[in-house]
Amino acid sequence: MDVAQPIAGRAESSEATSASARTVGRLSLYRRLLYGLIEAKAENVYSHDLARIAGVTAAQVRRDIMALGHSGSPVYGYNVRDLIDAIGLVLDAEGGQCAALVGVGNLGRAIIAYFASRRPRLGIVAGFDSDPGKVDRVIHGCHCYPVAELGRVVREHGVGVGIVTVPAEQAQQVAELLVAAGVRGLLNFAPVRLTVSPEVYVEDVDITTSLERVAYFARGDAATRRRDSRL
Amino acid sequence: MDVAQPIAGRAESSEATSASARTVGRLSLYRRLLYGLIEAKAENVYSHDLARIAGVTAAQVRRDIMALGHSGSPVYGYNVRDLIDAIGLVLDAEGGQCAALVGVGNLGRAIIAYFASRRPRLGIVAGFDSDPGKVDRVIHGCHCYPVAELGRVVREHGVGVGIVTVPAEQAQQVAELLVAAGVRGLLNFAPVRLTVSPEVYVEDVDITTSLERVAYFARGDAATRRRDSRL
DNA sequence: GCCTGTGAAGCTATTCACAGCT
DNA sequence: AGCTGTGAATAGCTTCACAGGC
Repeated sequence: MDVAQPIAGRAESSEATSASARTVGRLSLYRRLLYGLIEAKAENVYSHDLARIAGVTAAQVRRDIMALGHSGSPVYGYNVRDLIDAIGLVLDAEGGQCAALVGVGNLGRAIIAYFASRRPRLGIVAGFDSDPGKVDRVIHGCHCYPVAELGRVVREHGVGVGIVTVPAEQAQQVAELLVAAGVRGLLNFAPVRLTVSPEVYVEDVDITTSLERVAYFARGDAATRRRDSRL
Repeated sequence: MDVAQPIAGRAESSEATSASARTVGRLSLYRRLLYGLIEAKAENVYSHDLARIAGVTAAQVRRDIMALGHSGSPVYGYNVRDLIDAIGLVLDAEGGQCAALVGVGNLGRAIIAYFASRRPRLGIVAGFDSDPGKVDRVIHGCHCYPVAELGRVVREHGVGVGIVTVPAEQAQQVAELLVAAGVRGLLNFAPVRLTVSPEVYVEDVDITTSLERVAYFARGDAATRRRDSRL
């Protein structure tokens, strides 16, 4: 909301250079936590507090907020509302953004349900499945189409993000369909590495790997023990 | 850091020091890809090849394999079987390891289904839910118990890893139950940061954050574009 | 030639620590 | 006194580049 750049304003119109993947991840987390603070009627928050609930260091929080081009006050810390807005300025697309999900199985339905309630700015506007039994149903407000209509629907809605929740064997093909239809980012839950044009951003959520990692560190016969998680 | 390696084989019983979270993640990925190579009847693989299908550099692959204490041959590359075994030596627990999942909703069922087929060494042996309607069913071979029996069942099976797929509000409480029952690692899908004793390893799979990150990079109005994913 | 194994260099991310402010 | 903002230091991870081997 407020644009007030720091003092000696060199016409730095927008915020700095692009944030790193890790920073973006933490900003997303901070925002969620800040909404929680609003519910708790907090107006201001210190880097310390946010750091504690986010599970990172205070210096990290300050750096991340610096990356936003946002400033707090040494006296009151950060204003919660303003900080949420500043994060939105970076994370949210100007005119909203939408996603489509392919593979309306258990996982796909869980994800649709997940995003149905919240996310005004980034909604899942369509689901696709090759199983005729799943088509034309509406799940949590999200309409399911046959895969054959993917291209048309994605184009019509201007979908920019694709979520892949199909079995491994179909993932590559689905990714190609999505990219061909104009999607610029993929969130892939299938345990395969997708091969797509390099200007498409792909993030893999690899549950097998995560579980094996937890198992490894849970044994703890190795020394290190780190709550790491965040990319 | 390393103990003397050179040719003169000192009976280095076990492999080197503990691997980092990122390395462990890649090893898990490599193993999966190697199983694929076996299906394709490949006996050997070069760091180059593995790198290509894993989406990393060859140097990275060699480093990771070095971390295993495993060696290849400059002529044949790595023997696929041996490499799989070497990875198993690091990733797999000596006497097997098992996990329990709490929250048998869509997401929980998807994960159970996911691991039901494969994973001989690391299985989900029990599910828990507070909904009486979900209890006592068997999903993909995994029995579902009421949460009240969590402590008993976890202890009886010697479960070391807990998977949290309950709604946000219940996650902290469930984590505490699991830890109290002896679990040493948690894979958390709820969008909350869990507070647990520091010797418990927690990995968060934060789908909201992942989606927001994909959306951010999909816009690409920022310069960088990186297929990053892996922790 | 083309591989592996690896010291050294290069990057990136995080933390330290302190100036500056109120 | 206690906060933010940030240069400098550190730590961690990845890549380079080349020795050594067949």
